[in-house]
Amino acid sequence: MNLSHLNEAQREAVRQTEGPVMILAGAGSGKTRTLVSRVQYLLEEKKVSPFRILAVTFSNKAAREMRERIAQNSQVDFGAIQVTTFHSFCAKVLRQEAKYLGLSRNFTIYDTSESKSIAKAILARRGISQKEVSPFEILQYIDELKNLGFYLGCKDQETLDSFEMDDYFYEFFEEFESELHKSNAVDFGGLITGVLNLLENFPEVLERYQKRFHYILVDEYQDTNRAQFRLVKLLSEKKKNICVVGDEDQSIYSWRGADIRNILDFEKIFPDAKLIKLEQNYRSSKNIIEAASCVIAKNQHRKGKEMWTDNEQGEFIDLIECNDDKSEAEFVAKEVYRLTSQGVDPKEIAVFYRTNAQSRTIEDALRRLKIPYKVVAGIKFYERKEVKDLLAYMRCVVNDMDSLALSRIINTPTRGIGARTLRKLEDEAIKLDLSLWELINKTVDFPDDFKHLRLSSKVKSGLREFTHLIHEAKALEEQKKSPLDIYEKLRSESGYMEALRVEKSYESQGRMENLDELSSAISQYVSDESQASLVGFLESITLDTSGGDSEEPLSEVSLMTIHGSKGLEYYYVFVVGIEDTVFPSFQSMDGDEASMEEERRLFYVAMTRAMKKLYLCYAQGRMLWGSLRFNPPSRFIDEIPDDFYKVKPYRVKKKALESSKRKKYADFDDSDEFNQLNQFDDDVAEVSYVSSAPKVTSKYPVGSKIKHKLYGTGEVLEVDGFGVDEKVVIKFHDGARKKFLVKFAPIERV
DNA sequence: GTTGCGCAGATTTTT
DNA sequence: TCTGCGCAAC
Repeated sequence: MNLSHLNEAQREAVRQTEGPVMILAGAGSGKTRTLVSRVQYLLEEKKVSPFRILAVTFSNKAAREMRERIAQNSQVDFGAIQVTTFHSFCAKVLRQEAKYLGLSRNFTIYDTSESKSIAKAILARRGISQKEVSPFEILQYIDELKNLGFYLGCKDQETLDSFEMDDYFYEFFEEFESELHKSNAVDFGGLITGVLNLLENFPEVLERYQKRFHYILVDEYQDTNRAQFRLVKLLSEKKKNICVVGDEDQSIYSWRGADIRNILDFEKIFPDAKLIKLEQNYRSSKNIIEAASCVIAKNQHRKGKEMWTDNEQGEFIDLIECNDDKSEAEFVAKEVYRLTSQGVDPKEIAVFYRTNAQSRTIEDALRRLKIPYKVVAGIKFYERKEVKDLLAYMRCVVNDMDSLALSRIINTPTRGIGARTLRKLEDEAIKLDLSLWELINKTVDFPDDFKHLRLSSKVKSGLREFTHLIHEAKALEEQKKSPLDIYEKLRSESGYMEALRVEKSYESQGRMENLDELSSAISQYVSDESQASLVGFLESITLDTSGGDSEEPLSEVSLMTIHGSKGLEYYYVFVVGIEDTVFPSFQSMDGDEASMEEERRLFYVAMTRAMKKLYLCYAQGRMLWGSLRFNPPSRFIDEIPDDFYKVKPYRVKKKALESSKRKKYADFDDSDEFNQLNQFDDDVAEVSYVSSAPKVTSKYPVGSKIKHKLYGTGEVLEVDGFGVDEKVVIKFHDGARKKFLVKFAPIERV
């Protein structure tokens, strides 16, 4: 196989297929390219069956990218190769082996908000107010234990030593687990610890998986927690062909359980491990790489890599000093405007901030100049009430032990089953040791046995209708009917749609549209998946928050948190809010060196996203928590040697500013390049940009002909918003008009 | 069962 | 300053 497109270290990383290997891949060092080549090499040169390879990453995004790139470059049928996330992989194993743990294979996966509901229910049952103990604290504790790899019955001594079992919270852990188990449900952390449980306590299961996977690859290794580490270690124990790839300098998720020890101790745990460092950067200019290297060198806890690059020196980093957050945003917008008018494509530009709250001022400024942008953030579509409600219906159909889902929708839309009634039913279920679903069925089938509950006739008929619907849907599911059909049945026959229709409010209109989107999402799933099932759909949406991945890069400026920027790159990068207490955040300024180091890594990640030009902005004063605060420029700025950056004060020239004051700023007013920008009359700028901006924004301009997977062909009548919010109103051939979120709608131009 | 008020809290969020 | 949530009143 030809490896000439790789450098020496990368080639070694590809060829070193046997035994434990740790690849330390610096930012922009061609990591994915190397990994993909490595997989190809295994397939083509080593003639390894795709079935024998397991590649786990952390995010769906990364898994998707790797899968695509392997598919692109591979002649071998790679179909059987497992390239997935830790969580999907574990879900798959857990469904397969569910019986060992007393689960059924259609278990539900609870997301954070559902776990929170469980925690609340536990507190309520114990009569503890949420002020005494916050549900959040409980979840955090539970998460911590699971991140360490603990589960009920765990015998691993190292794990047991790593926390106190007599902790006040431990009882909550046990109760939480039993609650999940009763619901035939597993939370995120439980997916991992569940598999760990299987591997550690059922030798035949361990053997089966050890035999299957001869080559194991772990990407984003710096982000793995202890549980994942142990899992991978166990799986690879037989063949010992484990290859981990990571960068300790980009470890920014320790607060989610990522354990830096996994990297620092790798060689201790695998004494014969090969260590390969990818230190050549192909992404950024010398200036950026050298500046970033100086910053990260301040960290004590690292393996130590020396990044270098053959790229040109490049431009200075600009350090922009602004009066306040408003003018900071204004600077960003104007500079973006300047760049784009020089021909830079907006999609090559990104703005990063430490906290999501900072996006608003930036957005306002960009909107004012009519610059198209998108806020890259966790999509909240599946968190909307109506969507969650319908998902809960589907979950009941799939897993009737999911009492949380059941209680969510038993009275949605209202069927006269209020909180009191529900409480009564729940208590009775506990008394008879039945699931809520079983109990409800009994009350319907044998009303005489439940006279003591004094259920009203309204309640009884409500329950009857409800159980009837769920039973029918279950029957469809058993007949392997399409998830889409089941969804449509649930949504109409539950009365949910009708309830929204009679509401006739602006809001209910939007909700109905969202339910249309949900059906689009399902039809998308059905057409993508060869073995579509309701369980599969539900799993895919709880484990993949990224929403539709159909977005081709549009001509938009990207706005995101620095955490969100990991793994991405842009020609032009603006990092805003570089002030002490904002970045580094005040929580990490309490003297705890470890968290300060993590903030520094975060800063390092931000810097190394930039290819050509990096702007660091800070404001002298900033609206924070309701009042104007004055914070000093970030300490991280001091860590960049002077020769890499230029300080450029940005001052807004106010018309009212009298000439004496102007004189004061004469040095930059007349000399620096922002002066020219400030000469822009805002009005002129807006007008001239309006005409050109919308064109690049929409993939579906007004009047274009489209085809929708569900509704057939139609014509775009209106376009509203852009980016993730972009909506189109479409008139279909049958005359129907519908509004869609472009991001989700399965439409294409014809 | 819904609405509305008052108060506390306010990083980051791959799954 | 803003938001989200719990609780109280309709």
